[in-house]
Amino acid sequence: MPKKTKAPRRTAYHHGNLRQALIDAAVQMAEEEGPDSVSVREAAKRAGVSPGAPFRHFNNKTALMTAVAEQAMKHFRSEMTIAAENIASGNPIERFAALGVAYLHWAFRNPIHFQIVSTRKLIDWQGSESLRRDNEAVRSLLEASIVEAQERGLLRSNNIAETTIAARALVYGLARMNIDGHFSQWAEAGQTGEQTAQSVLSHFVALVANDGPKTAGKTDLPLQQST
Amino acid sequence: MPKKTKAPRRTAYHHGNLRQALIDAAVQMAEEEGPDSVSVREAAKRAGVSPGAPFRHFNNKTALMTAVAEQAMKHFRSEMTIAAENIASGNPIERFAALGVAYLHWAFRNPIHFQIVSTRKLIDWQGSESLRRDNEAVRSLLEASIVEAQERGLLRSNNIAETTIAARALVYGLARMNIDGHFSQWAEAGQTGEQTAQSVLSHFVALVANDGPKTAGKTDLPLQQST
DNA sequence: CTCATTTGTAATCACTGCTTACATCATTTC
DNA sequence: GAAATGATGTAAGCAGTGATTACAAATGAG
Repeated sequence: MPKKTKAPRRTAYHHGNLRQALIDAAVQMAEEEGPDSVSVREAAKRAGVSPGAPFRHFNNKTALMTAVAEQAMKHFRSEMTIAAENIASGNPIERFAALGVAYLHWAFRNPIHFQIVSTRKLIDWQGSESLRRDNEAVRSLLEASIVEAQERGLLRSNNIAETTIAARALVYGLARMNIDGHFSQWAEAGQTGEQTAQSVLSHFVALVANDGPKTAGKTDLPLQQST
Repeated sequence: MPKKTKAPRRTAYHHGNLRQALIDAAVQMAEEEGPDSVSVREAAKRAGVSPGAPFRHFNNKTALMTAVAEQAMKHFRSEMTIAAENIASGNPIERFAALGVAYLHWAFRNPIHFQIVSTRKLIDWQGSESLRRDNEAVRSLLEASIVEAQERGLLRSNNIAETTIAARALVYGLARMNIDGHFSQWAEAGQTGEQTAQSVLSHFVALVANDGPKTAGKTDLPLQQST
């Protein structure tokens, strides 16, 4: 007779780990058919449980998707933090650039997760302290690099706020254009969407940096775009 | 006895102008509850017609939303064209900036329409020649201004493709951040979302323009941002 | 006037989020 | 160790959704 383990055993009636199983099923469904196609009933079916069972763990569909978003945001914050720490003591412009690279890397490798987190329609953003905390952590990483760069006279502009928003809007725009399908034609040009986005980011960093004019954009690749 | 008019009369059985009435109802619903909450049944109800009637005019819900998007895109193209023509012979950098202003102006004044057109999830983008044609017209307006600016030596960078994508991603990002609710806190700083976005755009234009370093960002407003 | 076409209705299906009443299991308490 | 208690599941059912089908009414051309 095995002794009782801390990890709940699966019995005929009780699932034992339904909450996480539902989150996993939701992620799987989102990656198969898109975040909007996630259904609580289907998640329950995939977890081998009745249609009403999920509501013991999540008050509604939004709560389930919020849990998915919280997991995603933790990973995102983790990757951004690592990227910043790798250049913690170095050139703040390089740290600024590295944060952008990490942002795009995560967004392009996890488009579904990025969509869930950025499009706050399916989740309860205001109601999740976890989401807001992780988001604020990422925001302050970016801002710190820009402030430090400005203090060292490495920026062309002294307007930190506008520089910060411009940087954020740029990577946000690139990531969303990818999600919304505006990058599909670029793949034909021999580049992946992320490669294109990374080039544009590096172009932007060069524009922002105060290392004299005519330094940005050494090459002119035949890229196209849409909407 | 009134003679038969070309404009269809409303009889007890036939609606007479159901197609446009359904589009109008869909727009109204989208502005009330968001584009995802548009339902064909509710549109039919608002048009005073049975639930199956809309399918005589639109094969499915996507077709209805595509018709909404086509109307929106026509207006968007029209405003962008007017903005470009107002500065047709002037400084291409100014035309470039004016296009950005017009883009943001439309996107912030018509967030629902922008969402429907940019998020191509609800519409059949590939299937609509009208949408692709209007989009291409807007794209070429932007590209023309950048190419001309580069030819006159008004750009810091010679990489036209990356400059074009960066510009598009910036305004796209600003517009989407507004839609996704990332601008709500900025209103408290005494600025509307559009005012903030326009400032960031003008900041970006200054960075792109080849008029020497340290010209961008004369002021430093206490702005904040999120994700 | 006749009749084919267009455009509407009525009924129905499968699926969704969500609620309620009830059943079962796990754990705590005496 | 048995009983009470709370957590977690089931079963049934509601209203709303997109979509299809068979049928009915109005329109307009010959």
